[in-house]
Amino acid sequence: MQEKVLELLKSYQLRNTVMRRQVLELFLKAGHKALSSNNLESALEKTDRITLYRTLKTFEQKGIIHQAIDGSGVTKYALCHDQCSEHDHLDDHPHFHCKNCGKTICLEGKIQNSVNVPSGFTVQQRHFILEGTCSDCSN
Amino acid sequence: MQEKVLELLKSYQLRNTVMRRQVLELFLKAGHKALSSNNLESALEKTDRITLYRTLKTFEQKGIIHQAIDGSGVTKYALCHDQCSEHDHLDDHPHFHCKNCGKTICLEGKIQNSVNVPSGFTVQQRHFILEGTCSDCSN
DNA sequence: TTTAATAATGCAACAATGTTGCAAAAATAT
DNA sequence: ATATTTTTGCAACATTGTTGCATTATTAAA
Repeated sequence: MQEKVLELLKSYQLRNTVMRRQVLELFLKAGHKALSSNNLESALEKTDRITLYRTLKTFEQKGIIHQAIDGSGVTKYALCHDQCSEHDHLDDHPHFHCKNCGKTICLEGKIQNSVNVPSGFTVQQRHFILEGTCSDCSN
Repeated sequence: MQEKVLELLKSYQLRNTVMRRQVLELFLKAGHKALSSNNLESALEKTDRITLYRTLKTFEQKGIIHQAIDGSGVTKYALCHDQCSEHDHLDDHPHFHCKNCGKTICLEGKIQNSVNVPSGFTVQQRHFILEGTCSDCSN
């Protein structure tokens, strides 16, 4: 895990700092689960909110993490499992948001639906959010 | 317009107050466009943020307006054109969000896509967001 | 390996959005 | 006209997020 973190930072030409290592490790651990700034803050040893926000923004720009839009109003991020770059985020998968525990996870598969937009409108990105109850909460 | 407003308030058993009349009128004018608390505040003569938030919550609960999830992080509402009630919001249409001007509108048609969720997961609601450029901004 | 250049951090200060409790005011019912 | 019930408006607070700037840490160069 530690090595993967260092590897990633290097490959994205990012300086090896305490915050970045910790945040990246948390994302690797989280897998398909999306994490909010607040989630991360609780899990971090070293916590400066501002630095954390900047770290997230940097990772997003580099294409390491992507925003998982879940309709909750809080910004959450998850690891990019697709081939994202600094120029393009290709995380074209649905997100599931549990109304009970608030958890958000990336689902498998691409968003398929095509919707008719009025003339003059151009679509650049699509988000598909499923809201309901996750397996942890349905027992 | 004024009469429609009074009619609506009456039919939903809501007291006829200045704030409610004004907010409802703005929604009627807006049509398929979603309005944020901030949008409304600017357009209102009488503005108390807290009362406005409560008004929106009341309207939403009654099924007069619904949240238009657009991934922007700010809560926006639009008139329910579907048959919504106090118990069910049936606004199962996609929303378009313009990245340029921030405008959000309700699109026609139902969300069709069905996504496979992991076992144990239950889906209650779905949101489809299209992001891009609206006709006003593409000229 | 010490220094220089560059980038990242951490603090203060601020802004936007949203919520709760409670007394005063307004709207409806009697 | 009055009593009852709702709604309002204020103060106070919480959360999420941003910017500027001096200090500190990281990497590159001598």
